[in-house]
Amino acid sequence: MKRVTRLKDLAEGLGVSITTVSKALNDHPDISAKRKKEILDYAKEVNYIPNQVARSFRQQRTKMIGIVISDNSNPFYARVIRGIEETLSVHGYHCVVMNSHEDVDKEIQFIGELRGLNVAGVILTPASGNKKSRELLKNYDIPYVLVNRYIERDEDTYVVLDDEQAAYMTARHLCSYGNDKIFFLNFLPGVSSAQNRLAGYKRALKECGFSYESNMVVSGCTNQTDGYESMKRILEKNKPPFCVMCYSDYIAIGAICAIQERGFHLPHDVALCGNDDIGILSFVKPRLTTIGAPKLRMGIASAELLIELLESRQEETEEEIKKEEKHIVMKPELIIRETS
Amino acid sequence: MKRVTRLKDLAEGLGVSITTVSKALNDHPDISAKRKKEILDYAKEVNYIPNQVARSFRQQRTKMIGIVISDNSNPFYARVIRGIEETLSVHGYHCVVMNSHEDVDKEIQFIGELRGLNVAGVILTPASGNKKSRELLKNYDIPYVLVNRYIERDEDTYVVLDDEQAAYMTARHLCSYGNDKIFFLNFLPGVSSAQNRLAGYKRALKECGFSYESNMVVSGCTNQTDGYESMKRILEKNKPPFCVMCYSDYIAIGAICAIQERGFHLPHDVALCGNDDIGILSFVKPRLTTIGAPKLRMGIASAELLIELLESRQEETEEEIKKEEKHIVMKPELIIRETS
DNA sequence: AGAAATTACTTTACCGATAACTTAAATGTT
DNA sequence: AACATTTAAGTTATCGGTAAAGTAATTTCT
Repeated sequence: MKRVTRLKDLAEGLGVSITTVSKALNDHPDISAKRKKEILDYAKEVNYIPNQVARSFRQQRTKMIGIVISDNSNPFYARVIRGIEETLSVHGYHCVVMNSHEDVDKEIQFIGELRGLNVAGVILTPASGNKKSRELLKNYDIPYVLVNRYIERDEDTYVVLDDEQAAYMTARHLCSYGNDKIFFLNFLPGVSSAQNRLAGYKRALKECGFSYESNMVVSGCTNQTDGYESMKRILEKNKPPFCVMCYSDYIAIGAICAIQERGFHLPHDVALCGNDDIGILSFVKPRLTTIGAPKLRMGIASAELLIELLESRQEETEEEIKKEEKHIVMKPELIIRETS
Repeated sequence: MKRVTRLKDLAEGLGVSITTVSKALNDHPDISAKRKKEILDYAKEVNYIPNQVARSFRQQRTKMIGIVISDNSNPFYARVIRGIEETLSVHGYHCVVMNSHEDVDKEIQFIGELRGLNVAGVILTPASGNKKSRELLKNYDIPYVLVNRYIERDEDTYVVLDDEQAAYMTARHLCSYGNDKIFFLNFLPGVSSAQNRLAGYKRALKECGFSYESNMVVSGCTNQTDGYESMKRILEKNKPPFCVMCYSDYIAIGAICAIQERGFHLPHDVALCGNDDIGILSFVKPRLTTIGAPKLRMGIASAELLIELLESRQEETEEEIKKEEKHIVMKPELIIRETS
C-alpha cells in the first residue's frame, strides 16, 4: 500500500494542486462543492491524517495546551484535569500535563519547556504566590488561566473555590460543638487557597466568640502522612474532646488514622472535617464530613476561559489587546457525614 | 526588549550565519570552542528557547510521547504515569496523556490523533484484546509499549504485573481460611489482566481441592460502585462466612462498604483482599489486605523500553529492522493487613 | 457588448531549524 | 614549494502545510 501522508500525495492522486486539496480539507469557499466532495472522499478512502506539526509550524500556533499541576496523583486534580481535557478536546486541543510537585523551580522550568513547544495556552496551579511564573507567561506572551489557586487576588484570570467560605462553613459547623478547641491542619502557607482557608477559619472563630490561637494551626501539611504525624503530635499535648478541620481529605484520612490508633472515636471524641470530597472516600468508614468542590466544573470552566482568551486573541488586531481578567469563584458545599 | 525567538535573531546579534548558531547549540564539531562559547553565552543571556515545532518539523520526528491510559483518575495509573513521565523527561521527551475510559473506539481515535501529532512513540493500556489498536500503530509505524495489559501474550513489547500469580497468591491465602466459598469480583472480561487473574484464581482453587463455580465470579466490575452493588447482590444470596477477592482496591472498598452495611465484620465474617495497594488506603480502617504492585517501576520500565525502541530505530538502517519483542513481567507481593 | 466582478482554481513564498554541500583559510606532508 | 588534508565557517535546499497573490474562465452588470 502506498503511503499517503502528505497533501502532495493526495494532490497527485487526484490530479489537482496541493493548495486545492488544502483548501478543500479546510472547507475554504474557493473550492466547488463537487471538487470538495471528491477530495474529502479520497482523503477518507486513503485514510489521510493531516500533519499537525507542519500545520502548527506554518501557522505559528499549535493546538496544544500545557497543564502544569501541582500533583496529579491527587484524585482532586485528576477530576479537574479530566474536565479540562474533555472540554479542550471538543475544541481540537490536546494537553501536555506536567507535575510540579509543589516545586516553584520545576514550575518555572516547565513554563520554559512549554514555551519551546509553542503551546497555545497554559492552565496552571501555581505552586506558590511567586510572581515569576506569571512574569514568564506574560513575557512569552502565552495566554494562561490559573486553577484552584491564584497568585494575586486581583490579577490574572482564574477559577478557584471560595476557600474562605469553605473554611468558614466548616469552622462554623465545628463551632456548633460548643467546644472551643478547633485545630486546623492547613496546607503550604504560600498558597492562596491555604491563606484564604485560614482567613475563613479566623472569621468563624471570631463570630463564634472563640479566640484565635496560632498554635492550633499546623501549616505545611500536604499528604496523609503529614496529617497522621501532625495529629499524633496534637494528641500528645491535647486531650479530646476537640475538633479538627483539615485542608484536604487526604490530610483528614491521615488524621483519622492517628485518632483511631489512640482509641478515640469520631465524632464523639473528635469531630473532624476534610475538604474536596474525593470520590473513593464516600465508600470508606467512618464516612468523612467534607466540603464538596465542583472539581469537574472547575476544570471545564478553566478550559472554557482559556479558549475564550485564545479566540479573542485571534480576532483582535495588535492595537486593541483587551485585557479583561476574569475571576470565577465557585461555591463550596458542606457535606455532613459521620465524622462530625 | 527585543524578542529573540529564532536562530536568525541570534545570528544577526552575533554577526554569524544561522547554521553556525544551530551547530553551536547542537554541539556540532564544526564549530571552534571559542565561537561555541560565545554563541552559547549569548543564547543564554537573551534567554533563547529553541522552537521545538520547527525542529520537529524539520527532523520529521518529535520528542513527544503519547500515553493512552484507560483511567487516569485511578491512583494506580497516576503512579504509573508518574514513573513514565519522570523517566521520559530525563531523555527530553514530553507526554500527551489521553484517557480512553476503557472504550476501544476512543482508544482507536486517540491513536489516529497521536499519529497526526507525529508522536515519537506510544505507551498504551489497551482497553481490550482488540487487535485494531496494534494494527494501527504498526500501520502508522509508531513504536509502542503496552503497560499493565497486553493484547496477545507473545506479541508486542509490554510491561505487566504477573496477574496470574497475583490472583493465585491471593486465592491461596484465602483458601487457608478453610472456607470453600471464595467469590471473585473481577474486571472487564476482555482485558488480559482480568483473564490472567481468573486463571490464577482457578489454579489456586484446584490446588486447594475446591471446585470452580462460575457463579462465584462476577465480571465487569470497574469501580467502587460496581464493587458495592456486586457485593450487595452476593450478600442477598449468601450468608457469611466466606471470602472475597477483588480485582482492584477500588472494587474492594465498595465491597467492604456493602459488607459493613449489613453488619458483618472483616475478617471474621468475610475475609477480603484487594489488589494494587493504592497509597491512600494504607491509612484507612480496616486496613486492606492487598497485592502490592510496583506501579512506579512499571511506569519507569515501560518508558525505558520505549526509549530503547526509539534509539534502536535511529541506528538501524532500513534493511535490518530487528524485531525484538520484550516482555517484562513484574512480581506481585501479597500484603496481609486487617481484612483477611 | 464590453467592463467589472466572481468563481475556481494554480503558483509562489514562507514559517524555523537542520542536513548536505560548498568554500576559504589554516595546517600538514613530502 | 606544491599539493593534500583538516578546520571552521557559510550557502542552499528542504520538511508539509497554508496565506497571499496571480490567472484563466465564466457570470453579472450597465
